[in-house]
Amino acid sequence: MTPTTMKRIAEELGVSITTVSKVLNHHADIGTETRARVLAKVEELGYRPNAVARSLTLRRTNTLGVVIPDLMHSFFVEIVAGLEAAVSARGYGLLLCSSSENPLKERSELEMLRARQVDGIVLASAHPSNTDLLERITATGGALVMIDRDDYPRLRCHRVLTDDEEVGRLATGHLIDRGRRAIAHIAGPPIVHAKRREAGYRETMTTRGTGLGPELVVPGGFMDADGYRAMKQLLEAQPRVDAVFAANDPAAIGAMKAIWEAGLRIPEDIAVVGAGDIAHGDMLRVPLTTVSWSKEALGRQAAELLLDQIGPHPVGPFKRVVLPPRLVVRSSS
Amino acid sequence: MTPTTMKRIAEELGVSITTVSKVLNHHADIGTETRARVLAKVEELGYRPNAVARSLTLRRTNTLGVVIPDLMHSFFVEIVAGLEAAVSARGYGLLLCSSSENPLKERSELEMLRARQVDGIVLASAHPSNTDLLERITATGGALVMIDRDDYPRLRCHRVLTDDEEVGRLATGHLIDRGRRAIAHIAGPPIVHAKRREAGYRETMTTRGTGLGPELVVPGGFMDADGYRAMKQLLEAQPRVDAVFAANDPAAIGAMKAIWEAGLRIPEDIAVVGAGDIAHGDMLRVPLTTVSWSKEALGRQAAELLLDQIGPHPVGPFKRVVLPPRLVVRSSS
DNA sequence: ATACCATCCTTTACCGGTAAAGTAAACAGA
DNA sequence: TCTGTTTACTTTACCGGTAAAGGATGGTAT
Repeated sequence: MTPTTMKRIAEELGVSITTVSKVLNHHADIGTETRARVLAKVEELGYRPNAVARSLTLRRTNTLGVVIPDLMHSFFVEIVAGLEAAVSARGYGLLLCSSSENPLKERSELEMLRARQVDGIVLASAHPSNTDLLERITATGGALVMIDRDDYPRLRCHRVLTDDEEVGRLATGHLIDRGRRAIAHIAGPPIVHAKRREAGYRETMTTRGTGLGPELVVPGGFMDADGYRAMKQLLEAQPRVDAVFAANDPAAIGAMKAIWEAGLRIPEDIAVVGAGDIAHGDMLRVPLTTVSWSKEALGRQAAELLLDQIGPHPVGPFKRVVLPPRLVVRSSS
Repeated sequence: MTPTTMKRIAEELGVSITTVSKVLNHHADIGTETRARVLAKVEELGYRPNAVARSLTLRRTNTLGVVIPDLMHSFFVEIVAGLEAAVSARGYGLLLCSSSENPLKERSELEMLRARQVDGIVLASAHPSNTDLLERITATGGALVMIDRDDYPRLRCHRVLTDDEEVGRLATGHLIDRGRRAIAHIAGPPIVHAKRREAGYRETMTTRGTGLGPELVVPGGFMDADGYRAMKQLLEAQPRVDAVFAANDPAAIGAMKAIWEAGLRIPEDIAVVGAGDIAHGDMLRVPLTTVSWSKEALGRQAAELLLDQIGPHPVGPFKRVVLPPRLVVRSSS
């Protein structure tokens, strides 16, 4: 019932606990015979080191915390998959939290991760309201990587993200190239990268498009339901828009639903472009045109930056890795 | 830099560490004034308990381990989301591992979770090859819930799953009702629940259908690529099948790809039915008919069974929660 | 006056490991 | 022969908490 400890091994062999510890940690000052006896006993009793005790003395848990806003959104899940692969290969575990787009839950998850002494945190923040806490975390030496987010400019941490203005430009430019005139934008939540996509949209509409109509930008969000609601609103406007760029793919999918419910066709009546390149976006009823950047790379880079910072060698300055976005044209535009 | 500890608080106030501990744990034998002074100091120094140290003495980590075969498969991710919601509300954290359908990685993840002293493990096993380890885990008092799996019948653990034979019956029966004759099955990997889906298929074909042709059941798997490969093989057969029941939705999607590549139409030429009700299955190019059972309930039930078993009150016998499957008819059939 | 009790806090031990310092024995060099 | 130096361990202290047992103090019952 009680698991085997080093104490037990030491007692059964009549050696000290330290001796056992040294054998297991490959210290040089143990005799060949003793080493063999210890290893045999370890095998016999099926001893496994207690990672909690280890963490307490070594002051590292070999665990990273991840906080993402939405577990149902494949974008983040794919990032987590990239993280998991990179991290588990190096013996690290992943403590996964979902903030459900709720800043309060995000805060409590971050506190929880700190209490658990995770070696580092990967955060895709839902809302820029936890600056104080994040600053406290980094100030006390906590390693942090912000992914896909660029709020908190003063924060001393690594960042892995894409060029969101370019995302907006690519999507909007593409719709203009396709001859669309009344191009609406379903805006995201009030976080910097959503605003940048909107800025890219506005810039392109002004410089290359038909300019900005008064009702062309509607508040939306990052979730399915947000896009649906925003599209409903857009469909009431006259004259009708002939294209929409949604802040991300789930919102674009919600918009598609609303368009079909209104009896309109995609892309004939209204073209739709998203962002993020969600899983199975190519298998949708109308395959979704989107702007894509590598989620696998995002996860992997985040893991590497974090593990470097944690590791024995001092880190250089905080890095800002920008992944290039590219347009993925499918049938919805 | 160094985080505040109870020791520091005790020293600054001139009381013992135990006094501080008692205040924080709401013990009764502390005077009102002392209690107030401690709480004030806790506030002032921003003290947060070290969960690792706590875990060591209390012998519980407030952490559950989850091992799923595939992070890219929304089926499991939705279960994890259900788990996360149920578990984080009760102060538990989730250590997430992906076995990538690889029994060896599964084994090492399980060992890792055990070393980390997680209070319980939720496992969707990739392959029934780690029985010995799982038995050792349960034998030493480890709490375990198997989800969506029913291998290892002797294992003393809870199970939350669906009636997989019924899944096979529903899918196959539906295709028969639609007048299909040559109904093929893309089988899953060699785990019990995949075999049961196949058994349900075979049973229904024999009792209600046209019987079993020789080449109607092809080996496949649970992933996109498996379904694609299997369907390619099926398409070579003459006369051509007019329907396919794939072991799960990703395989069904892979099959759809192969069908379209062959220049055939769904459902006119070949009807397709999956199982699992993947996210956005209703938004596919041809919305996928599938068999569905609640993933949210699966995750929640697993969490509850585990937390009950961990909790202070003794558990009853190991439970086997069966979630009823239901047919979701969409356009692919 | 004495025993008994409640209140409030401290001492000590422990969880399962690791690291630094200490020591005993064997051996080498001068 | 005496002083180093290795080699192969052990002792001690510590990580940051919790729990059980142990006082000191003052009040109450007899």
